[in-house]
Amino acid sequence: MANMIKKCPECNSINLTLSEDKGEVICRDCGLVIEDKMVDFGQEWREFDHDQAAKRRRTGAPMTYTKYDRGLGTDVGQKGDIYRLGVKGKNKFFRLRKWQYRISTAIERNLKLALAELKRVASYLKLPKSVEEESARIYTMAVQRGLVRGRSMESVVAGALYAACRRHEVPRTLDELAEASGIDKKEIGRTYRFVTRELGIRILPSNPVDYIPRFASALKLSAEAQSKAVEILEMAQKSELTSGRGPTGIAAASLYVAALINNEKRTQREVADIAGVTEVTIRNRYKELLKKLNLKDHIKKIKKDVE
DNA sequence: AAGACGAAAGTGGTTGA
DNA sequence: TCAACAACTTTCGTCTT
Repeated sequence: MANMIKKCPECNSINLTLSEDKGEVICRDCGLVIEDKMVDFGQEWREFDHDQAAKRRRTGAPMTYTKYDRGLGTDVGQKGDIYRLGVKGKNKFFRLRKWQYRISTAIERNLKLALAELKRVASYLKLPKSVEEESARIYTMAVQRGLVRGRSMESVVAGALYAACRRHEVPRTLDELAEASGIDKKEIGRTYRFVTRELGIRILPSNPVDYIPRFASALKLSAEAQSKAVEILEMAQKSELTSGRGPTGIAAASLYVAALINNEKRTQREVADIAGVTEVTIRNRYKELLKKLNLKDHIKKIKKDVE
């Protein structure tokens, strides 16, 4: 009862739907999957000076059975997150000091640090709560299975975040993760594969469509161009142009074409930078799109109309 | 001068013997 | 375990606007 979710943390929509088989709550507006019964690891950090919370913590495991939302504002903006970071940094020493008396196992110490790092990176990437929690869960499992041994804590955190993003269909590229966490891209990829394999986490290949909205807004494209891009992308998928190709490249090419058609031209370089691929890749995808989808005539017609 | 295009060589990851 | 392979990148020269 207490952990009913009323609003989508991503877009604040109340248009949520429950998928019975998976036990998931899904936002119908933005497609975000908000898992129910998700443990909020963040919460204990926020309550460190409450006597009750402290008592709970002493029971051992970092899992809290605190309620999901408990006035935890879904409206807390990004600024708020940054502000909290500062406070957290300062208070970290206090807490660690205090807890030295109480916490004995290495696992728990590791978790405290790792979850703080995780929270930092997640807020830097503006990830929705549900993803942050999922990655916290993944990381916790990884620690408990001793998968962190021989790897840096930060890289496992980054790997867990990457996996959580993929599962929740809000993919970030490895480059973005690398930038946010300061870990080498290859290293993240390695630990990501390792952790997901060891934990048996099933990851669907990421869908290029999931990248469109983010890239489009980064490019300041209109909503029309964005939906045009999705349209193009779906056509491409039907023509089996997308299998085996990097999803970001396809998303980028679709956006590029859509921008052309909508007379909102962006250079290949602009799109390439945003999508984290090279112009060459965009060109290759773009060429395939034109050939297979007979968009060429379409574009020519548009050009004539402009003249 | 800037963007678009394409060829050629190099890189890292996957696959199959 | 290693070699072949596909996708992607880097680099560079040429063409177009």
